[in-house]
Parts: sequence; structure tokens; C-alpha cells
Amino acid sequence: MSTIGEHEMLLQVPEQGTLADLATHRLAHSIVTGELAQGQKLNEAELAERFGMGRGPLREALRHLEGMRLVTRIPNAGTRVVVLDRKTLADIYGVREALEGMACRLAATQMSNEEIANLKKLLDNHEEQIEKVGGKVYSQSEGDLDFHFQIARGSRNQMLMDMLGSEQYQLLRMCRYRTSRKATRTKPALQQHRQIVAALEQRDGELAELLMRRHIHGAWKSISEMIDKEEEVGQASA
Amino acid sequence: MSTIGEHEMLLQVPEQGTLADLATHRLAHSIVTGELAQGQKLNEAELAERFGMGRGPLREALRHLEGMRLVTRIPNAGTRVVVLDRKTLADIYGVREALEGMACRLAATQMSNEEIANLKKLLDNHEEQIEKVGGKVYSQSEGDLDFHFQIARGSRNQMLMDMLGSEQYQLLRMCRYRTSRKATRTKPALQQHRQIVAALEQRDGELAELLMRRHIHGAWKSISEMIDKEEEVGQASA
DNA sequence: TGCTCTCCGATTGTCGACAATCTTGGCGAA
DNA sequence: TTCGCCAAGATTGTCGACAATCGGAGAGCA
Repeated sequence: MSTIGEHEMLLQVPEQGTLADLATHRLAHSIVTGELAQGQKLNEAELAERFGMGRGPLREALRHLEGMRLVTRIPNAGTRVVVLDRKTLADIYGVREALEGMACRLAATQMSNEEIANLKKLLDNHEEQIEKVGGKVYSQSEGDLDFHFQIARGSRNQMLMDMLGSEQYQLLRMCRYRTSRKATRTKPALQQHRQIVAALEQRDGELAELLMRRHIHGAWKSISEMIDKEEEVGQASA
Repeated sequence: MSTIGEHEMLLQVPEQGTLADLATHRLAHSIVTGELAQGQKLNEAELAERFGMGRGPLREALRHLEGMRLVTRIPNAGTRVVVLDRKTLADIYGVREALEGMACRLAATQMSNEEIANLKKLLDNHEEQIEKVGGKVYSQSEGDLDFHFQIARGSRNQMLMDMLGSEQYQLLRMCRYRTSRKATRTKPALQQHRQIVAALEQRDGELAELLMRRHIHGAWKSISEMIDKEEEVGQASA
């Protein structure tokens, strides 16, 4: 239907449900955007007061976040925001390559013509935003996530969608926020996205998988280099 | 080190931690083994009393299980054991094919010679158990899970290990319990396992991945047929 | 001066009770 | 008879207080 606001799906936003769900959402957002620093300790009482709720719901939220791997919990020692070191990111991107490649292969046979058309429109919007000075880098990054999520959805594999989109894989978004501010590599990424859509249009699953794997592999190499540089300046200033 | 008792890793058993962790463990076990039927509603007060704890820790446990996808929770309407229908199982096995194939490919270059040797011993034990009337089918099934988990560990990819082993993927064990009582297909499965280990010994990642994918694909076909038959008799008796 | 041990504050873990919401059974009207 | 509405029971959601445990500051001793 609509091609805009789809990334709402990535974090079922309204959360009209329980306070615990609300807290989960707010905390996840704070962690993903870096508002809460990596490794920072999360004080239950303090957070509960800030959110205007008791500690019960908040503890449930922390348990939920633990399941999402956004926090680490040690009994009797508190909960901390997860730390994304180089090895962890490498592992994530490796898994992503396998899962998103698979999603692409399935999507090539499962997506409707209309869905593929919408995907093209999404890329058009994306390009438009890039043209006007990159728009806010924010929406650009989220737009990219939209693209990947739409393909995951196109696979018609619920487990895959769960792992790549709705909950399990928030770590990715976290990584994006950390790295995508540099906002390099958007042009070639868009080009690769178009290639992938073309493969989907031709219903060529093998090619689509190959292109997606290559795309993600390239993204990882780019991010990896970025981390290297950051570590260098980190070393220099230390 | 030891090749026995390794499947303890699959459900960090001791759980000397909090009551919530204990409840998580006990509930997960009950669900996986089928002691709690699929779709059954979980009453908080009742379970809390049975486990001799308050509702607080129990609710945290349910939140954790929700993250593991072992239960489904609907606000103000309670928590239910997840239902593994045919589509869900198909999705799971599809994802498994991608992830375990990847694990195998990585393991071929990452595992030490000693680890591979231990893997062979594991299969010897496995064969022994099959010879003596199949032993308890239980340990046989768990032994198979051990095999797969050892390879996941051999990938040296923590995210992969998490997804395949320690927490996220309990659904698989649940499925095993439901289907493996029939205990067919153990001989060919063992044969395939040996082929995989041989590929690992030769450090042939591509071959190892291919064999693992084929192995899992075969397992799904076998289980799929089993479900078909069950549905037939179900239809007949209805 | 440096190390250890102890005690205290802070934080987490747990419980019981209360409020909000949903479900169900019964009653009355069309 | 059947449909819809209402009330009572049951269940979930939430809160505040208490107990258990941990980390750290400071005193005491070598």
C-alpha cells in the first residue's frame, strides 16, 4: 500500500499495550540511537522514575531487551548496554550475508509484481533524498533498512522476517547509527540496490542472492575500514 | 575436553541465578518436551504457585520465553505456548539450512584438529547407541543436536552460535521431540554426519556446506512426510 | 605507606496487595 | 428461541515495601 513510513514496522511504534512494552520500545530506541552509551549501566530505579512507572514493568522490559541482545544482564550485578566490538559486528554481518541472501533468493519467486514495483518506488524516493544534500542522514539510513526489510518480508518466511526485522536484529540498526553518520558509500549502495531489484524483476533468485551477498559484504568492508580509522585516531589521542 | 554432557550447553542447566532464570529454564524444558501442549494457556498465578515463587519472577520468565519464541503473549489476554504448524516448521528448516550451512563452511577452516577428532568420537558414541536397540531415543536426538551445536561452535561466530544453540533456537528442539519419537532415518543421518566430518577433515568448506544443507533438507522432507501422515490419520479419525 | 577486613550504602531480587481489563454465565427483551 | 446486555468472577497489569546481595569507603594492622 504505502511506501512511506514502512520502517514503523521495525519497531512496532504505537505500543498501546502494557507499560513494559512501552519501556521496551523507549529503551530500545535510546540504545539504538546511542542516546545510551555502549556498556553503560542501567539503573532500574532511576529508569523507572524517568519513565513514570514501577520497577516491575521496567524489569520485564529489561528481560525483553536481553532477549533482543541489546543489553547484557548479570545476576545481582545489574544490566548493561551491549558493547559492539569489531568481532561482534563481523559476526553480525556474516550472518546477515547468509540470511539476507536467502531472503533475496526466496523473494525472487515469492514477491508479487506490485511489491517489486513498490520497491522501485522506494529506491526512487531514496535517490531523491540523496540528491538534495543527502537529506537527513537519518531517514536515509532508515530508508536503507526499509529496503532490506521489504525484501525479508518478500521471502514469505516468517522466521526470516523475525530475525531480520521486527525484533531480533536491532543490533544492526544500532550499528548503523554508529557508522552511517559518515554517510559515505550511499551512491554505490543505491546502485547495488537497483541491480538487486532488477534481478528480482527477472525472477532470477540465484543472481539476486549473489548480488545481495556481495552488497552486504561490501558494506561490511566499508564499515570495517571506518572502524580501523576510528581506532587509529583513538590510539593517537590516547 | 569432554564429549559427554555437552548438550548441557543447550540449556545452561544449573541456573544458580535468579528465580526468574530458574522458571525460564523449567518452562522452556516443559514446552520443548511437550509436557505443556502447544497452544496451551499459561496461567501466571497457577504456575507461580507450582514453582513456589511470586508472580513477578514468573512474569519475567514469560517475557524471556517470548523472546525465545517459545510462547506468544497478547496484552491483557495471557500467554500461550507457541503452535508449530507446518508452515512454521518449513520456515525454520529453511533458515536452518542457510545458517547451519554457513556454520559448516566456517567450521571447515576454523575448527582445530582436536575438535574434529572429538566430533568423530561423538559420532562413534552415537553409532554405539543406535546399535543397542537405539538406546533411549531421547539421548539419540540430543546427541544429534550436540553434533549440530558443536559445528555451530566451530564456526567461531558468536551470533551464529546464539541463534543455533544456546537460546534462540529452542523451537528446533521442540520440533525434534515431537517428531523424533518415530526414530526413523537415524542410519542415513549418521552416514551423512560422517560425510560432513570427512569434509571438515579435508578442510573443504564448500563441500561441508553442501553436505550439511543437503542433510537438513533431507531431514525436513522426512519430517514433512511424517506430518502428512499424521494429518491423514487425524482427518480419518475426525 | 600499603594491604586487608569490615561495615554501610546502594542496587537488585522478591513478595503480597490493589487496580484495570477481559471472559463468562445468566437474565431480559424482541 | 435467540440475541444482546449486564454483572460477577477470574486473570492480567501495576505498585510499593521488604529482603538479599554486591560494591566501595574507611578504619585498623603489618
